[in-house]
Amino acid sequence: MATTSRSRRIPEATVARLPVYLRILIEQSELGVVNLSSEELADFAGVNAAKVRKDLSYLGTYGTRGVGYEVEYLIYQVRRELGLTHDWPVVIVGAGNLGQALAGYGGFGQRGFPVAGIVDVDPAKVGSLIAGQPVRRLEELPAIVRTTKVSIGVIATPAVAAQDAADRLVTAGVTSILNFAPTVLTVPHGITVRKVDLAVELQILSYYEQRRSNGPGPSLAAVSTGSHRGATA
Amino acid sequence: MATTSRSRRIPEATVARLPVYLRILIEQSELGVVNLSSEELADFAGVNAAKVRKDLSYLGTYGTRGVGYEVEYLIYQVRRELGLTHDWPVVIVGAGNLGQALAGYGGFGQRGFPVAGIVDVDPAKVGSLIAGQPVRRLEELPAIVRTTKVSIGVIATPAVAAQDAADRLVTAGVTSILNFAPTVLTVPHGITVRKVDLAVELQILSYYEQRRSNGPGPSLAAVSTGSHRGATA
DNA sequence: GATTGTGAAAGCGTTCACAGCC
DNA sequence: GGCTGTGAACGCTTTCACAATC
Repeated sequence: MATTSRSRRIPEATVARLPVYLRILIEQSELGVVNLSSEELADFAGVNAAKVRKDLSYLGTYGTRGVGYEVEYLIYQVRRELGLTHDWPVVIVGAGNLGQALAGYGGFGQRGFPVAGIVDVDPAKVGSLIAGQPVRRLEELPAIVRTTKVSIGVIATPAVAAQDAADRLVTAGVTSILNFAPTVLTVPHGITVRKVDLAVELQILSYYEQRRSNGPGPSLAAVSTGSHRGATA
Repeated sequence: MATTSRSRRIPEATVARLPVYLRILIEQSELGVVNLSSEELADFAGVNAAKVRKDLSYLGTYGTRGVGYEVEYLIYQVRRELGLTHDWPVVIVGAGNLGQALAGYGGFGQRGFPVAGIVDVDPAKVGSLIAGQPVRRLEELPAIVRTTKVSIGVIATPAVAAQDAADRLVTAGVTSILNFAPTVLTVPHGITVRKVDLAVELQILSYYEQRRSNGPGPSLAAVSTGSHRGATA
């Protein structure tokens, strides 16, 4: 049963790739594929086979030599490792363009992250329906977090409001934050923050674009393929 | 003038941080700050001072010992390095929730990435206005790319349509892609792809959340602070 | 014969620590 | 005295290559 939970610490780079493997495994499972080799999985994921094997070896020894990995079993193991055996309700702060899009994007709930609530400071937005859910007042955040046991908050406010949103989320009891606002957040020790910054992504692309045109000289060398980084194929 | 363009290759990790430094520098500049030390910049960026100095040293030696960095000058240099001396028009494929949000999000244009066009396969969406711009037919992609000299494409389609979108973008002449669809794209050599996958981000947070609750034992050890990774403060 | 699991090697990225310069 | 620029040390990540196993 709830065995095998000994503190195997998994490298961060591996944790970032597991969700990608998981998605591929689920797709293959739906196609009726029963076994998959590290090389096949690697091809689908756009990485190399050694990396897949190393990554999976951190979870345990779930493959069979000469055969590969049993898809269903591996799905179960990756899910368990990622903590996806139950849903994680999220609360979204900010009902602007992006907040609405995130709330309306069905993929969230489908993948185990149902939207437990959307809040906004703007009284004009409060009450309006987004994906069937009313936008609620920012002040209701603590109640939402408490009653729906939310531990993940999503910040979709303008930059100036983001730190306040983070403070309120933390005070309300949230321990993980996904930040879409272009600001560096300061949070207490023990709170996990990940950021998604669209402008930053474009600026990184700009760098490589520029390099392409500027580099009339020798190597037009390829940009390495990183886990969460860019990839020039 | 157009001097200093010798192929100094900047590490990928540094490239990913430069946009953050740039944003902070611009903010400080607007507040009237003239000089900034590596330590101050590091504090704002949530990294350490040695990293800031190393990163900036790849651009050249633009600091002054005993004083720090002149904000305006450094802004100029970082902009130049990132290729932000001119605008980079982008084309968005997919006018669903996310595509609309991206097009409507003013920050794009402000930061030098004006939306040159939005296209969608769905005839029902074609013609509708998003942020003052009509959604155009997917078939117009090549014309848009050609006439507005777009080199960056943004994919905001469902997963199943993403590879086709990528193929069309590449055929149309786009050389960098920002992919929001949850799929690994296959592109020809020389095309740069970056991905933003919301579900993946949440699943990574799930991992650390789970760890928090499961680890009743010894260390509740902090998660390291990575450039584009998670950070547990 | 095929494919995993994994030590060992190689490659990157971060941090230290201090000489050099203002 | 303060702060940058950077070689050297360290640690994390990727890749190699092969013994172990089916």
